[in-house]
Amino acid sequence: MTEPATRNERKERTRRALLDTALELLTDRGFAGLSLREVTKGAGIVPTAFYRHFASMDDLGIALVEESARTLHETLRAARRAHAASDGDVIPVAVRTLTEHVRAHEAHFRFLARQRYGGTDEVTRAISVELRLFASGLAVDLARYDYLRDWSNDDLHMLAELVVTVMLGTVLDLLDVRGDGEAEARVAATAEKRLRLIGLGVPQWRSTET
Amino acid sequence: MTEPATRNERKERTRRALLDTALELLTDRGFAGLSLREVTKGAGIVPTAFYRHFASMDDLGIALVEESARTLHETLRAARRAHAASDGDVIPVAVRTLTEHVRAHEAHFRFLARQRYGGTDEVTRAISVELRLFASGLAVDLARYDYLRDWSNDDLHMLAELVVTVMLGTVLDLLDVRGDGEAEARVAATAEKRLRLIGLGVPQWRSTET
DNA sequence: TCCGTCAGTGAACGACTGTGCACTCAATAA
DNA sequence: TTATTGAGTGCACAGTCGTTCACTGACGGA
Repeated sequence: MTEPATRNERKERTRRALLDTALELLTDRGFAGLSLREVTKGAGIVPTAFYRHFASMDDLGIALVEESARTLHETLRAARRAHAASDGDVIPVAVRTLTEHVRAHEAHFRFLARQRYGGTDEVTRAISVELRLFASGLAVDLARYDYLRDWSNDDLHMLAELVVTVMLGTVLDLLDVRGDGEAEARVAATAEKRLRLIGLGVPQWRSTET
Repeated sequence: MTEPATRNERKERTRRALLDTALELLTDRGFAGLSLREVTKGAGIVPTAFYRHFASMDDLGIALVEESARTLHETLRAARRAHAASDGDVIPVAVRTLTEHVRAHEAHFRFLARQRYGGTDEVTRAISVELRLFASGLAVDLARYDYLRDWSNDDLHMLAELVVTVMLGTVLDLLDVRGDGEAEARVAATAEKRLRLIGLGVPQWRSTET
């Protein structure tokens, strides 16, 4: 592979190398713990060349958030499709879809879940925005359910954000048991229980203030 | 204040200064982001004297976890007392107790909630242990409720950990709205909704495997 | 009273950090 | 064919970092 290619392609390739190196380093460290110098070293360029691609490390962090958010939305779309094709219980389908996508994009999910609260100001804020956006998307899906037809928007968002938080907790559990199929099954079972418990409360809910 | 005092008292005072400086610096940064040197500077001693009190920064982190965990357990005890004295709905009492204790120990709660996932390996592990312990304590309380009498231990822990996660989310929401009483009331209302929704599912639950 | 303990000092180290600046030289546009 | 652009280079800078070592000097037990 990798003939010279065009100028823009070369630049894009380096940019990717920077992002990939960062994601790789983020396996054992938090975002605040990685330095511009080692990211560039991993990408095979000299430190000062970093600025041809990002204005700062925070800037790179924002790029990672956007990229990870894209993965998140793809996961939601996949879950929608899987649900539509199965006409069974949503919960197992959702958990299975999540598991598969976490395995396929571990770095993205790890980044989001870990830096959600503990990151740099800028990065944490960006993640919080993306997650709220994601929860809104989920809320739209939830609104289609009969039991949720007459819920207020506030309550619907409360539910969606609760589900997102539970899911992100599951993501971290999944990342902790990588390679242990039995443990992974246990994590999935727990995740389903959490969602089922919440789901059982839904029909009992008296929504206020539409 | 502060006559010389005894030798041990002086040492203890410096140790506290180190912990307090760390907690203060943790307001704007993650634990990984603070350095031994600035902690000692804030405490008014020279960097090398740090080692008279802690073997490493991670060691100091562990001390912070233990201290914060103590605050957490005090909060649970206070909630128990408040509940026993009120004979009303648990949820508003629990949320109010939590709010008060968060305000009284912001640094501890911020530390726990932020570093729960995003911290150093050692610190994150220690927090995870303490939170599991805390959830177990909560599970014992929950076991007294009629609806939960015949739940399996597994399911009880699942519920307790779900409640802990929800509460920690609320903690971070509370820390975000410091000083805005109206916003704080909104956060408390949302927290109550989350718990109420989960609580509504409980009587519907069919627990498996005792 | 004397003497050991030990919290705190201060200089020094080697390693690592982000960033400025002048540069090279191949891909591109004219 | 020539001129321009711009990704990547290499050196240098002023800081900060954790940790070492030999030290001081006041407290506290004998």
